[in-house]
Amino acid sequence: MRKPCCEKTEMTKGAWSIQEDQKLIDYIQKHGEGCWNSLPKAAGLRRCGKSCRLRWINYLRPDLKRGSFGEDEEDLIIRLHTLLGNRWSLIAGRLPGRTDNEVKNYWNSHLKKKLLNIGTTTLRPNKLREINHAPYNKLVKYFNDMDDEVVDEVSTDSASTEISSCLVPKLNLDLSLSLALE
DNA sequence: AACGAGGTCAACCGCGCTTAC
DNA sequence: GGTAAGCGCGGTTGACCTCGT
Repeated sequence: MRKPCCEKTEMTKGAWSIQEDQKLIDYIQKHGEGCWNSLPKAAGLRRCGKSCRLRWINYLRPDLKRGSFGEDEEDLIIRLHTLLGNRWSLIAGRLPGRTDNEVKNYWNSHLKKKLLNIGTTTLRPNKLREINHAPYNKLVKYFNDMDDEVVDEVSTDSASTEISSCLVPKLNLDLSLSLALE
C-alpha cells in the first residue's frame, strides 16, 4: 500500500489558520493553480499538496458561492444524482460556484432525508436504457457534453418510488459491471 | 445554566486513474 | 510495457454549533 503523502515530513494538520490561507491565496494569485505537490514548499506552507488543493477548491477559490442551496440547485442535485449516483464532482460541475464536497455534504445532511420522506426520483426509460449500458469514462464524457435541456429531462416524481428504487441501484451496478468487463 | 443529542461542514484518508519516465 | 509519482475523487471523521430538555 502507498504511504500517505503527508507522512514524508512533519506536516501541519487540522484547521487552517488565517495566515496559512493568506499564503495560499497570495501564492495562487501570483503563480496560478497547478503542481500541488511542490506548491506548499514554494508558498512556505507546512501542508501537503493535497491539503492545499482541497483548501483552495473547497474554501478559498474566489468564484465560490457561499450560503445555503436554492430550490433550483436542490432540484438539479436531485435530478443529477438520479442520473449519476454519487459522482459528486460531475454534479458539482453543473452547479456554478459549488464544490463536490459541498454538494456531497448537502446531499448527506438534507436531501437524503428529504427524499426518504417524499419519495424519490426516476428517469425517462429510453434515456436510462442509453446511459445504463455506458462504461464509466463514456458516461463522464456523455454527461459533460450533455445540454442542460437533456438534464432537465430527468424528472422528479414522488409517485415513482417503486420504479426508481429498482432502477437507480441497477444503474450503478451496471456501470460497475461495464467497468469490470472492460 | 448545564448537558446531551443531533446536525453541519471542513478536512483527512485511501483508492484508482493518469501521466511521465 | 512496467513502474512510480501526482492528482482527483468519494467516503469518512471529528470538531464545532444549535437546539431541546
